[in-house]
Amino acid sequence: MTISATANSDGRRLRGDSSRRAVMAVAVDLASVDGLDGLSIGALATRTGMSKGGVVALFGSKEHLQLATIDAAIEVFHEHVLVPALSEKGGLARLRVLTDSWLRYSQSRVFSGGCFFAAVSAELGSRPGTVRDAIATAMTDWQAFVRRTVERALERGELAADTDPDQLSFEITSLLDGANDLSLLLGSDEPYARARTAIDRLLMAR
Amino acid sequence: MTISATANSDGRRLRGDSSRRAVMAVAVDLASVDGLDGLSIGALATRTGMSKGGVVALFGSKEHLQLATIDAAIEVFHEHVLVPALSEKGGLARLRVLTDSWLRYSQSRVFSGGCFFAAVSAELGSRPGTVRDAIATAMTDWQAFVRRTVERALERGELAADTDPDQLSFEITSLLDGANDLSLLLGSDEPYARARTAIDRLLMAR
DNA sequence: CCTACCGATCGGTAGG
DNA sequence: CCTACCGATCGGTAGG
Repeated sequence: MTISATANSDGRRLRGDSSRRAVMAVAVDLASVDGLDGLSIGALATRTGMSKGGVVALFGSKEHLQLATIDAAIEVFHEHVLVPALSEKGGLARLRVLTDSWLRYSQSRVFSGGCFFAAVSAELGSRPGTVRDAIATAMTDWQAFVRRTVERALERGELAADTDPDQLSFEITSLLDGANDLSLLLGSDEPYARARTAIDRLLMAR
Repeated sequence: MTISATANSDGRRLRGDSSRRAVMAVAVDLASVDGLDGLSIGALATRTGMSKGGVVALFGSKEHLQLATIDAAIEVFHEHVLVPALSEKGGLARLRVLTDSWLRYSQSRVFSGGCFFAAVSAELGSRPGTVRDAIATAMTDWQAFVRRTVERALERGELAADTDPDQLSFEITSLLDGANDLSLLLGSDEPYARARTAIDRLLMAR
């Protein structure tokens, strides 16, 4: 992506890419609050100082805009949650960094509406379409990453041998999402402490 | 409500109330899929065979329609989840009926979009306004009901004496919501079995 | 409860 | 990337 962007010598593709990035930064934040359906081309244009036609020219259609927004959110999520975990080489230690990073990512409101994927998966979870499929894939990938991280700790003997990776990863992601949702609704940080307590117990008393 | 509805002898209020109920039944189901913002007056009119003006006449404004829809969803929730639990007089037994009823309520798709409150609280959780406040109140009430049910089992010595009711009720509702959300996204019933397993362990191994 | 209508905003196109 | 425009739909009002 960076290569093709810099390959063009007249600077047009380069400018297009930087516009895209600027618009995407606003789009992911708007969508975390108003949803991917609530993300309107006109509102996005106003917020970025562009014309509506300009936004359409960049993305082609609302559906393409929605898919691009999901991709941009995945990048942010990777940076804030997966990268810190992957830099920890231990087994159980990596799992702890992973859940800590997720809670920090949600609690610090990297996106105004809390976790982007919690917001849009609840919005589109029960509707058909390409956009919903893209979200489902992202969520499946995330769930699989947590499970593999659990398995890694398990292989190193740092979790009880009878641990079911699918079961434990379901419980962990439920507690993370529960903290995110409740915190947004109550405007309180307390749910994050509850999630930490619960996850600590899950990873310790086994 | 029933009294004032039957008090009018010319039948107009009576008819108005029955129209309201018919519209509400469609509204709660639509909103569970498309959200309370996605619930449009025009679409609701088409789906109920009424004119748009007729729907407006019944509810006054979109905000009033949204608030009425929340009230109607609360009634359905009470009937499917709270009533079965309250008919069980035991402590821990009531808590088990409560979580079982919730999982059945979500899994059987009483609402097409799964749990109504999971859908709309994620939609409006990070936005200000009267409608969001009504949802927050409903969710606080539900959380408090779970906590009181936990306390009841605790008073009867059916849970470990060092149990923190706030902590345990947070973990239970997170697992319930996690099952609802993941089931909708994956189109699978497996998350419900995972939630049952996790809650069984929480209520047993103490 | 209806029809008829209002201004605003939606996603998208044409042409440059 | 822009302006100018399209038909459709939005929430809501008027008048009955």
